[in-house]
Amino acid sequence: MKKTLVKRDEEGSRLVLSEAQEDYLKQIFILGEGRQKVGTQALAHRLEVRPASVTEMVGRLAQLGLVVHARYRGVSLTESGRRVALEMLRHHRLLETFLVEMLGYGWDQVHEEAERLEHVISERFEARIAEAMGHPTRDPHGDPIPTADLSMPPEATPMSLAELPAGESGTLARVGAQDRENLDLLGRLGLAPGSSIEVIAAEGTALRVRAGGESFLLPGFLAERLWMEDE
Amino acid sequence: MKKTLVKRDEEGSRLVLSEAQEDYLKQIFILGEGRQKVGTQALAHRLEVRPASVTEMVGRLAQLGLVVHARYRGVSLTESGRRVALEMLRHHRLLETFLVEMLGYGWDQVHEEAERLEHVISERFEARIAEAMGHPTRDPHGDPIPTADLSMPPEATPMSLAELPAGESGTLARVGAQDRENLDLLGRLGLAPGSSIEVIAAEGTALRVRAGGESFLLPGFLAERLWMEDE
DNA sequence: GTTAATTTTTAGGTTAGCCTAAAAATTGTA
DNA sequence: TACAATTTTTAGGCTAACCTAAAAATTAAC
Repeated sequence: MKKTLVKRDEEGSRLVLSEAQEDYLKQIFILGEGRQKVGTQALAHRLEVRPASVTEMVGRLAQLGLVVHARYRGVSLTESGRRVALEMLRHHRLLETFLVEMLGYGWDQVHEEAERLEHVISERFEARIAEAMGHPTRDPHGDPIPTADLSMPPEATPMSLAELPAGESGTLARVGAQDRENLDLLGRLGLAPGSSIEVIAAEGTALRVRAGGESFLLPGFLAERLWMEDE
Repeated sequence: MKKTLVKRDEEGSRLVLSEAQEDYLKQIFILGEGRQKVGTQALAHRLEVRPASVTEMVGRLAQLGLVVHARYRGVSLTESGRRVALEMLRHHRLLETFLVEMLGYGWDQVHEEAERLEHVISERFEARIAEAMGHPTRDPHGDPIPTADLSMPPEATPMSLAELPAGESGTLARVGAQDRENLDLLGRLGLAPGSSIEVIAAEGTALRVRAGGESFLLPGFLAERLWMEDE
């Protein structure tokens, strides 16, 4: 009844990480955009644990050679750590795509499911769904899917809806929010990747926009997480 | 970053079980064939833990009202416990079927994958794959899949290959073994659910049989786990 | 450049799930 | 029915991953 999925790193040595450890590495990657140092507090916030727990776990990951930790200065990933993070990100995004394309989920219903599945699928599962979907390069939120050899497809630096000048419009390319609350709001407003949105004007901290023939107010922090491309 | 899948029992009260607990309940179900008492040792063997660990966990499950434990006398499932076990069995067998039918796995490559996935898929996932496959009633090993309302389809009491008299033949209906070693052996011999097998004679503890035009020797303990039906 | 605010770490504690070794209960046997 | 063998439980430990509260380091503000 042992069930832990054993992964191998590039040198072929056995790497057995807990799901918690995989989550830490993934969040360090996301917060540090792959390369930068990440603070204990930011990480604690993302992982919904206390800073003290982060310090402890980061120490363990450092011993495993997955992160570099300069006390009081932040953590960053080593090459092996980066690979684990990218593997998780690839699993997550492939799974989201799979849930939408093959199992008929809504694009805003896939995050939590992928979050649990990403830690337990095998290389075979990963390869089969990737193949079945024709090796997709974007997930349903518009995020790029790392390739099988774990490189991240390069992207044009994107512009958020919040930065778009009043009067201009664009197409929603990526939704950088996965929490229930914001996804539900987008759903109610009829916004999804591919939607065309026009900025009318800033109203205080919020933004008045038009989409799908209707105009409405969008909270500023959400507008900052909607990445646009030209039409 | 809390990720535990929350399930609800029939009264609607929150039921949050660990994967370990789900495994215990599933094995108690399998060993006790749904109703009988199961000994500490047998359970420990199946779960690959020590008897002392079983005693401890069984105590916890009893407190949760999922099993009844008479000290020194064995454990059995309560109705809630039975439902959890059937839910896991349904997940497991649906997943195995899904992996074979939709992702092109071999029937002998699905067990370990299903073993990990069964604990983390949502009700939605379960419903979607069941629907996509037309609500199958048997998994790739020939085992019955519990229905969505968690009842186990009744079955004719089966006869094992070991019980089949010499000279007679039948069709392999169910393979009651999921370990790598035995599955690989069956694979090498070209045996799979649906194969026609003729018993030639007992040779000591083993059994000489003919299938696919070839004759070979099958270990007795394996023959006891191959369930046959008439041709 | 001190001092105050913030961030990070340390110290000490908890729980689940496992373990080994020893004690207790049950079962099998003469 | 007594004694031996087996099974089960108890007692005491360990580790991973969390926690709170207090101490230490860094950063920001005057």
